[in-house]
Amino acid sequence: MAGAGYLDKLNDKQRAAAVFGVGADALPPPLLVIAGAGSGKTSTLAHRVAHLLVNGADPRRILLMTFSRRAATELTRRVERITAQALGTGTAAEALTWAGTFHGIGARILRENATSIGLHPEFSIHDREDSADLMNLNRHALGFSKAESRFPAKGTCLAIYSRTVNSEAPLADVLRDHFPWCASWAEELKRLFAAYVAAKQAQNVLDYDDLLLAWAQVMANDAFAAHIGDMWDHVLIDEYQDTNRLQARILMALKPDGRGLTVVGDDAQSIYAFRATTVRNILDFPNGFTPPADIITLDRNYRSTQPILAAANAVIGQARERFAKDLWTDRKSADKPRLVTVGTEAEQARFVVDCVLEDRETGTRLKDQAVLFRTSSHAVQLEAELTRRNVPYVKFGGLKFLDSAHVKDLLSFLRLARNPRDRVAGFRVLQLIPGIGPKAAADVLDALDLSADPRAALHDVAPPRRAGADWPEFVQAMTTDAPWPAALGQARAWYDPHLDRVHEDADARRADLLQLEQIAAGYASAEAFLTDLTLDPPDATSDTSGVPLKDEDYLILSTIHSAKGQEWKSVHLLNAVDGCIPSDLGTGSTHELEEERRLLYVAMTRAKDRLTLGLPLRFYVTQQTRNGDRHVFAMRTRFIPTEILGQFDAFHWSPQHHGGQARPAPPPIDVAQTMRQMWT
DNA sequence: TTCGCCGTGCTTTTT
DNA sequence: GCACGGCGAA
Repeated sequence: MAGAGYLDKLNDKQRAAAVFGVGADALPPPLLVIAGAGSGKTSTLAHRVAHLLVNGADPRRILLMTFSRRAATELTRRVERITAQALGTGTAAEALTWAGTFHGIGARILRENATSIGLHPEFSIHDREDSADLMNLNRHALGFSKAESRFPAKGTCLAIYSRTVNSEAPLADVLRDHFPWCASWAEELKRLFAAYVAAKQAQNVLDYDDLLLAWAQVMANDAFAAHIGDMWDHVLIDEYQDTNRLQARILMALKPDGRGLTVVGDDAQSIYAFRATTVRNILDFPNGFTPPADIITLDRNYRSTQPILAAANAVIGQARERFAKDLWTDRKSADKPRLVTVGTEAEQARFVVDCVLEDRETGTRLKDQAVLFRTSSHAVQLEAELTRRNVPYVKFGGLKFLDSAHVKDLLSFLRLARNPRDRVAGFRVLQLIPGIGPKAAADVLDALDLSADPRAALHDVAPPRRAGADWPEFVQAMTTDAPWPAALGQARAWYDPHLDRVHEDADARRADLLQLEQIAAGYASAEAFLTDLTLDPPDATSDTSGVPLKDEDYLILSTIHSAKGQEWKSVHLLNAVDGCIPSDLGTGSTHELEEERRLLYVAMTRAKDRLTLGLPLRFYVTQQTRNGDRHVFAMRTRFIPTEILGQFDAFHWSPQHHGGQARPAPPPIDVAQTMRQMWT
């Protein structure tokens, strides 16, 4: 490996993974890299790509698929750095044009080949909420919303549909295994899904699942598969443990003999089964080929101290099935992870903020600290405490920018202008106009549907009776073609008066829309903007409107799911109690329970130097009268049984004793007697 | 037909 | 604490 000094920083196994099969005349045989938490996975993958480039691979013929676009960007950046160092030029990685998520790459393939596979090239992409809304329109149309016994809600219908599609399982099996309370509706659901699919097709709309489903379906055609597969020499997939059946099928159709194929992942970190991902993909990968794919296991952890890793290993060591490795490290430390009981969630919030500020005093920036939780709502008390004490933070996961009504309104306007058959967008936008309700909106959309050129037909549609002067204004805004990104400004101008009418806090929302306009300016077309925003929405919210400036220091709050692939010096985990982790919704089957265990493992292995688990003893019951005092007592999470308690430093914290150090109790006083004495 | 008010029921994780 | 459906008034 002369002249390959850039590989010197890797350990033996990492280097073996980076160079495997590279440089021979033929493409490398298939490779599976099992990369434990903190084992330098991204670095290894980046080095492999760089090594391919250094050895003459064409960057435009490399396909990189990652779990999120954030991961794709990070990977590309690192490849860039390594090749720049190796070749003395900085250009090789810029041509890595095929880096993204499965969904993003799928959208691109489908759009580029739209006409030859029977899709409209300007199809819109529906996000989850849009899809649920379309599901709901059909649910109403079929009369299911009025059934005597309750029909599943729109979100549940979509979840059932999505799971059925992504797992490639029969509907009956999905209902039995994951939605038993809906099993009696199998026939109705089937009809609903048929109507939903027909509606999507009539409206030139694809949902998230379609991006994979349509891709997988066209790949079943050998000629088409060969045509697409031939676009790339090397295909590298990250986080392979979190892919589903459809994705595996696409991959196998891309590279049937496995040549040029590398997949990387860690079965111990598989946490997306609710999205129909299956750990079987990674486990069965080697035997999908003859001869079987090679496996390289990275088991040295560079991230965490030994006591943190020992505790995490003890947690995952209790798992039913274990396939891989025990991670090891030589990062010594005397500090065990802390397991801190506190009275209530409110006290936990005070304790965590105390710790965070203490860590900052001793030189750990807020940005190097994170607070993780199972469910977005677990953080509400902490958010209140942070706001009260003026600690800036950014929250990942949970509600998103894109989900807010005003953003959806504006984007729907843009979508409708581009694709007037999109009924979800149409319903939303039309009903913003005073005097237009569901009936008038449906009439307008029906009229447009009949026309060959629906947008032009807007001029001819009979104005809804009560819409008044707002109607011509709407038609004018909808049919004027402004160049991008001026079109967004125009849409905003139309929306502005409606914003004031509909929302109390119009000013805060207006700021959001201006921010959206900033983002839009970076895109070449409305189509690129809308696609990107749907597939890769900005995923953070914070206490201040908009994301804080880059150089500001702020604390990270994140769901465990969104924390995947990240690391911080100090990590605090909220609510390490049964009912939160595992979520009481996730204890139904062994499968689900095991995934909750891996979730705790993922959370713990994010920490480099310090790990603190919070354990509130009392939870106030919601849904009770104001000032009610009903509460439940919580138990330590079952994933930390007494046998492994020794891996933690367990103590109690209460607001009276700072940092857990007890102070002497104050002297007893009989206040009642004192008060009585006031009147004697 | 629209719109606003009120009662009920449910409430993870995300591309 | 919030969304959705039902119901009654304009």
